[in-house]
Amino acid sequence: MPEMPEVETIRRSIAARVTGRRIEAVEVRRPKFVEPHAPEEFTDLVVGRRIAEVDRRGKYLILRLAEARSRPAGEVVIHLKMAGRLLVCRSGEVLEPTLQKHTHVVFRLEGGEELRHIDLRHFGRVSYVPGARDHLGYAAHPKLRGLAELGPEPLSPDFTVEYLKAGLARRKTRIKPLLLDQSFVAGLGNIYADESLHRARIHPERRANDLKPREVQALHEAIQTVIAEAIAHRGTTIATYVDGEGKRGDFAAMLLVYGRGGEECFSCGTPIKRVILGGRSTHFCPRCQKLPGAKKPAAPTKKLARTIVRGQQKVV
DNA sequence: AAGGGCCCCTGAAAGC
DNA sequence: TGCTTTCAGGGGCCCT
Repeated sequence: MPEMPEVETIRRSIAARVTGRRIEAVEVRRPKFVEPHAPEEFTDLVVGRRIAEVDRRGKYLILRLAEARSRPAGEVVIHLKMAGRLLVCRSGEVLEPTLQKHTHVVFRLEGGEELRHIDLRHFGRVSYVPGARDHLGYAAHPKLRGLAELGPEPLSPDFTVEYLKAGLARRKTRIKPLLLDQSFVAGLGNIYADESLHRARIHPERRANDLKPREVQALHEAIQTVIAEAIAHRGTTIATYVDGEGKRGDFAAMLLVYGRGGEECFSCGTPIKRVILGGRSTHFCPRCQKLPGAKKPAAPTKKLARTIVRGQQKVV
């Protein structure tokens, strides 16, 4: 479910509530989630320790555990995958039955609150890694290889136009699946990949090494803009996403193509196309995002008579 | 080395 | 109405 803007929103929403708190108890209700550790093992590693910081890399959320006497630093790394939530609750608070049923790991904190990992689809993971920011540690953990190999954060200084240009030049795969590759850029998921390509006016099936310098520039800007705006709007809630306090995100109202198959493009009125690429649903405007060499799609049947205001874009 | 297919799960929505 | 099918925002693994 959550992509980088949603995970960042969750991070911000829980940081003030859990930073500096001691973990008094841990309840692992489904052992699978903390593998390869056994539940008792995981609990022993974490209980009694203080959360020094809540961090994020890509779609991974990281609870940094403070170093203490006889206990080296360590990290609890959480991946929410498609349907996961992290909720701060009052101790003992009873949620709706579906959420109760799929609550898998509970961290009981000093002060009477709990951090709960909830996942309706059981795809997520809660991992323990010794050390801090230790890429070798991540690489050695069977569930965290992806974290060890993560590409640059889209809003970090590392993610330059030059990086993108050089990376694209080396790949001949289609651009959309490449944007979902977390070792290439960290944090983009299906929604923001489609939205970025639309804003950059690039067809999702274009070959990466085929993009013109101007297009690479536009894509770089689009990725940064979309991600920054999505964070500003506290993420995209389509069905179930909520932050650490149960609040929905507002960015769904700003989506230009994602989930709009068959509806009119806000720029030109052409119906948005929905296709499957690399096994993922992909949305684009066949007129605004042309494939070179392809026939021009038919002009929209009717001119847009009204002014459409959508997010920050205003199109006549 | 890189790309495609399949799989992990459950619930909601669409289809019949 | 109710049963069945399809689909979902992620990503790891295996195969070619």
